[in-house]
Amino acid sequence: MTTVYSISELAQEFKVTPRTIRFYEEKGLLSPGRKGSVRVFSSADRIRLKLILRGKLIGFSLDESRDIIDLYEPETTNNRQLESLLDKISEKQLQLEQQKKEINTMLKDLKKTEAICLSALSQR
Amino acid sequence: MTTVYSISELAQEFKVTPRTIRFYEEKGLLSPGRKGSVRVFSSADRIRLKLILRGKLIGFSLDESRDIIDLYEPETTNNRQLESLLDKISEKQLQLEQQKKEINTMLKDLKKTEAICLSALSQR
DNA sequence: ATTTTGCTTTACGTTAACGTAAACGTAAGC
DNA sequence: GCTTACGTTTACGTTAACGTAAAGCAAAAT
Repeated sequence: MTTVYSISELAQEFKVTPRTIRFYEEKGLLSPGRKGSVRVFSSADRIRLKLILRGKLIGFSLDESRDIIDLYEPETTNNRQLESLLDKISEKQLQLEQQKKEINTMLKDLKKTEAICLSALSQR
Repeated sequence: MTTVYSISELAQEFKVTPRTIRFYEEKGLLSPGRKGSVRVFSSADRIRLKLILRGKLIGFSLDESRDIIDLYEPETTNNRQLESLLDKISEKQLQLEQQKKEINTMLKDLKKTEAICLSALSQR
C-alpha cells in the first residue's frame, strides 16, 4: 500500500496553494496520477515538488528546476545521452558552487556590518 | 580625481543593458549623480550595482537586494534602529545559511546521479 | 435530502523585471 | 554641416509565476 497525497495535503505541507501545484503540472514539472478527474500524488511526485521548491528557494526558474530534476531521473539509455547528461551535471555543479561563493561573500559583508553596529552600540 | 563611469561602461562590465540600470534607479536601488541630464556613476554606485546583481544571482528579488544593500550603509544613528538593523542582519544570515544547505543537498544529489551515470557508462 | 467540503476546468488579472521602440538632445569625427 | 555615437525620457509590450473568480461535479457530513 503505497502512500498517496491529495493536492491540498501537499499544498499544506509545502505552504503553497493548490493553484501552484496545478500550475507546475501545467508546465510539465509534475504529472500526478488521476482517479477519475482527481489528481493523485505519489511519493515520487512529492519529492519532485520538494525539488522544485528547493530550486525556487535558491533562485532557479521553473525551467531550470525542471532541468535539474530531469537530471535525477535518467531514462537516458545510450552513451551519447549519458555523456551529455554528465556535462549538464558538471555545469549545474559549477553554477551551484558559484552561488555558494556569492553567498559566502555576502555573509562576510554582513558580518562586517554587524561588527560595526555592535561597536557603535558598545560605544554608547 | 575619483573614478566615474558612464551607464554603458557599467552595462558592459556587468553584462546588463543600460535599460536595466535605469530600471534599478527608477526602483530606487541606485541614485547616480548627474552631469546635466546625463547619469554619472561613482565607485560606490558601481559597488551597489554589483551587490544587486549578486543578490539576483542567488535568487533575491530587487526589493530583497535593496534591503541587504541598505544594511551595508547604516545611516542609522540611534540605538533602537541599530538593534533592529542587527535583527535584520541575523535574519538575512539565517536565510543565507539555509540557502547554502539547500545548495549542498542539491550538490550531493547531483553527485549521486553522476556516479550512477559513470557506472552505467563503465559497464558498457 | 441537501448543505458543505474538496476537487475540477476555464479564463482573465496581476506583479516583477525588464525589452523595445519612438522621439529627441548633444558632442565628437569626417 | 551632416552623420554617427551615446545619452535622455516616455510609454507600451512581454514573460514568468502564479492569484482570483466563476461555474460545475461528487463524495461526505448533517
